[in-house]
Amino acid sequence: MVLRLHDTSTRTVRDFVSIEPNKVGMYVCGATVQGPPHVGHIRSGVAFDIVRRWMIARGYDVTYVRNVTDIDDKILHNAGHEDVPYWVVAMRNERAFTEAYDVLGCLAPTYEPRATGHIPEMVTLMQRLIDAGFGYAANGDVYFDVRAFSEYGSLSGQKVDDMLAADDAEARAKRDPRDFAMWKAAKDGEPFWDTPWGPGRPGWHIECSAMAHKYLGANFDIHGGGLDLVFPHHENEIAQSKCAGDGFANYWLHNAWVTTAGEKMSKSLGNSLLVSEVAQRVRPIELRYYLAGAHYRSMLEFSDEMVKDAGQGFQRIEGFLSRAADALHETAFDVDPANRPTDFDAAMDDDINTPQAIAVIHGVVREGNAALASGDVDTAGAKARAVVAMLDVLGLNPADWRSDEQGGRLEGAVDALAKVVLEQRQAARERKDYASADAIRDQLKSAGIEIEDTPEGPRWSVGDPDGR
RNA sequence: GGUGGAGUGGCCGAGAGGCGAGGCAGCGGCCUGCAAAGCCGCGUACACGGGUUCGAAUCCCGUCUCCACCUCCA
Repeated sequence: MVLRLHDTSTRTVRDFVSIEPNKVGMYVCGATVQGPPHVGHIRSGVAFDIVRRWMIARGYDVTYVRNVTDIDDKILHNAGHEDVPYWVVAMRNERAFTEAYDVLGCLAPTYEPRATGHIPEMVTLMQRLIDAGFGYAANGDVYFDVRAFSEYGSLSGQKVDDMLAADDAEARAKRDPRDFAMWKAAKDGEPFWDTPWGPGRPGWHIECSAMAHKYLGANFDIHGGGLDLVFPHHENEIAQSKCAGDGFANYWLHNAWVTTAGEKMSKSLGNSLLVSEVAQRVRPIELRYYLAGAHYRSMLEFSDEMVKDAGQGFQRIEGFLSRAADALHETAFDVDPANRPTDFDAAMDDDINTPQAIAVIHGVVREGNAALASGDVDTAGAKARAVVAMLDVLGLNPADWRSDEQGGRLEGAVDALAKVVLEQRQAARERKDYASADAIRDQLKSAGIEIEDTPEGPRWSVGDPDGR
């Protein structure tokens, strides 16, 4: 089986061949930290986290670079608005992003470079481009000469002549309105770094070219990001890097966006969709499950309700694992890749088809539940191990999301309490006092503890308290 | 104006010329003191109009609708 990935530059699904055997270099455009992350941002984080995990599962040693753009127009604007230095805004939002990635179970990047930490690399790159005739300085700005690069537009399928001319009045010094700024001259009061062309700050695109080169070399395997970055950002990265002589990325992966009411989620939609807010209303693991439930290149409609509905499906998986663990007197199942069904691997190899992969999981869960129902504990255990191996690839292994130490102790205390109450209920049931037994069950339910009677006795789990 | 994507059963969402993904919700059955959970069964869906084909949700032509990028955007 070969891993196949959709490559935006060819608009086809291609066999993946790494530059070096068993090694993958991957650069993903991370956050421009001008505000806190919403669900759309985190979808990208989760999507590429899953790509990365699958690469690892396939035996690759993955170097995963995700940048932080910590200076840009909006950061400056927001900082000015608050009357604080730009880095106050940048750092605050960077932390919010880190928190969001963490809450959603994304592995930490191998390297997470910030734009402002790589000014010398950018200056070197721009100098090379100017020397090679692809860039020019004008009034302290440094522009890329789009006409000098014949392949410009190849990633996005745009032709320079067909593009809408930029109507910004600042285009005064450009040779062509479509030329883009690699470096911007400092305006009054703005932070700046000294360069051969005067004091200024990075444009948006140069940082990624410079940092990808630094951490992954001139030619690397995968470049990822949101679909909305294809043009101009990635197009411009290609122009800069290729004209500087780099091979740059071999595969371009782009995730589609999250929509609300059919429209692209964006910063103007208010706060209700911030990851920090949503995580208060839905379980993060269920949000991740929901995000994995759609293919990464499909648009995904988002609402709390939809996540909660999907959460029911995830609870079905969790319920099976929990019951299987009880039946086998184990607390959790170890992850062993050897237990992954080939169907699952095939789905993941097919351009990371997570919805199909999840369908495989549900199929195995059903078999496991059937085994459990018929008392075939060995089969149930085998199915549970398969499920855990698959969930691990998706970053959805419940064992990894266990509550912290305090939560664990709390659970122990609740367990002891629940046992006492359930003993009373059992006693009531034995004397056929069902009214009392049901009252106990109802009370626990309204406290958020759900009771199931099984052949092995009652078991409890934490559900949603009342009014759901 | 240019470029690209999408319209699938009550909902979400895969698939992509013939064997009805999966989940949620719903209905029936088994199980249960009753439930819950689980298992079994139940859905003949692919925007519209033509066409190609033995056969189309999947291919072709046309139409409609929606979304996005070309300016900051995951």
